[in-house]
Amino acid sequence: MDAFFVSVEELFDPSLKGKAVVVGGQRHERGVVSAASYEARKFGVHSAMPLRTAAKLCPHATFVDGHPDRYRECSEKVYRVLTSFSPLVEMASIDEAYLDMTGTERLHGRPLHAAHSLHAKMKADTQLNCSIGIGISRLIAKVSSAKAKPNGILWIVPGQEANFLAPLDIRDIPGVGKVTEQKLQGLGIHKVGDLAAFDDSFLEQQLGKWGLALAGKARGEDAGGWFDSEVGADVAAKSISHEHTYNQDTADLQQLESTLMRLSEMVGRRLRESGFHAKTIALKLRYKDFTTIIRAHTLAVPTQLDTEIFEQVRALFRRNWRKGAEVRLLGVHASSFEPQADQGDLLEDSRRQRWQQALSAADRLRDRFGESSVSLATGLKGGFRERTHENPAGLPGKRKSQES
DNA sequence: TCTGGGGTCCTAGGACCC
DNA sequence: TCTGGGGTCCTAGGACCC
Repeated sequence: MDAFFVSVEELFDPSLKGKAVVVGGQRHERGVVSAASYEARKFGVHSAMPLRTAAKLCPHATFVDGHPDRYRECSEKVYRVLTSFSPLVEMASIDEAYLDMTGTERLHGRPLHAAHSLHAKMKADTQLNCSIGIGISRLIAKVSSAKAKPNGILWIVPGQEANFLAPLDIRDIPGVGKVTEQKLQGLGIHKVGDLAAFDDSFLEQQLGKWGLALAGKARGEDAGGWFDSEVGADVAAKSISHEHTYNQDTADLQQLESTLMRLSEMVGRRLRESGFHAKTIALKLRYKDFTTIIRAHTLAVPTQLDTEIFEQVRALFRRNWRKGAEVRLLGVHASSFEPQADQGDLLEDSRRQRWQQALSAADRLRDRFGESSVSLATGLKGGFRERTHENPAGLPGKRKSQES
């Protein structure tokens, strides 16, 4: 999709159309640009740029907060349009997808013809512009769709892959970022075509596994890892995390721990929703000067309980935080998902089960009355703090009426 | 300029096991 | 006395993507 977040915001507020628009937050806020309108891009604004920088480059821009729910909703509409063209659709992100059109020729005609129909139906059904790249692999489709922007269609005729890629900047290859670009430029490689002058083993020696894949890509080959898999095969998530950057750095222990509680609750909730139990819990801590550490702990028994996540993450925090040092960001990360194992400890199992019930009830309350309607006591700034300290593994009531 | 939030994958070292 | 080889699991950090 073209300038997806901006285009969605324009649907909700048509007065934004044609203006320089920056999505991601207000001009003075801590944060970065999520998306910029083509008008704003003319002034050098691009995604991932600090909002304050964008405000300096483009003072007349309209700054808009992001609305993830709106984007998800539109993304679902997009998905429905796509599935009407092929059963093999793979959403690569909220605004990007791959379609395997193999075998749809009788229904939709030749690739270019199918692309035009899809482009028109997308506009008609969602009022949003998209760009389409057509090729024999994900790599070619992705790179050509980028070159087709905005609002265009580009077909790379089979056999022409290497010729298409050769004149492009190395940075146009997905996976080549700032660091790899620098390394390659140090070797005198600027264009994709320059890669051909080096043999595979040299690139592997310079860049490891990735160098080898890169050599293949330069020739238009799209082998290795994710690109090999079938389009539409959906893969289970491998981690769930939430993090928070403060508007103002803080060294206030109570504030820090209540943030950890809130993040633990968010992670726990998503684990329960997806049915995962996480074995590894990690804390992410970023100081004022941006130095960032990650500290992890692996549990004997995987969990999906807010209380257990919080207990681990708080222990990691207390062990690793340089006391008094101002903190910019905290994060809670869960990974190594496993099916829940039986503990073989009846008392422990029933304690767990009661927590499970209490937390599910809290999840339902939050569905009905909003995210802030229920929270564990440590997550509330101020009150109830003492009780939590006295009884950190405290049991919820046994009564069935927890929801009231 | 002062740097979000949610992810994936890779590398490297160390503990531990046979 | 001067220390193999293969494997798994865990931790930490970093590049990269949208």
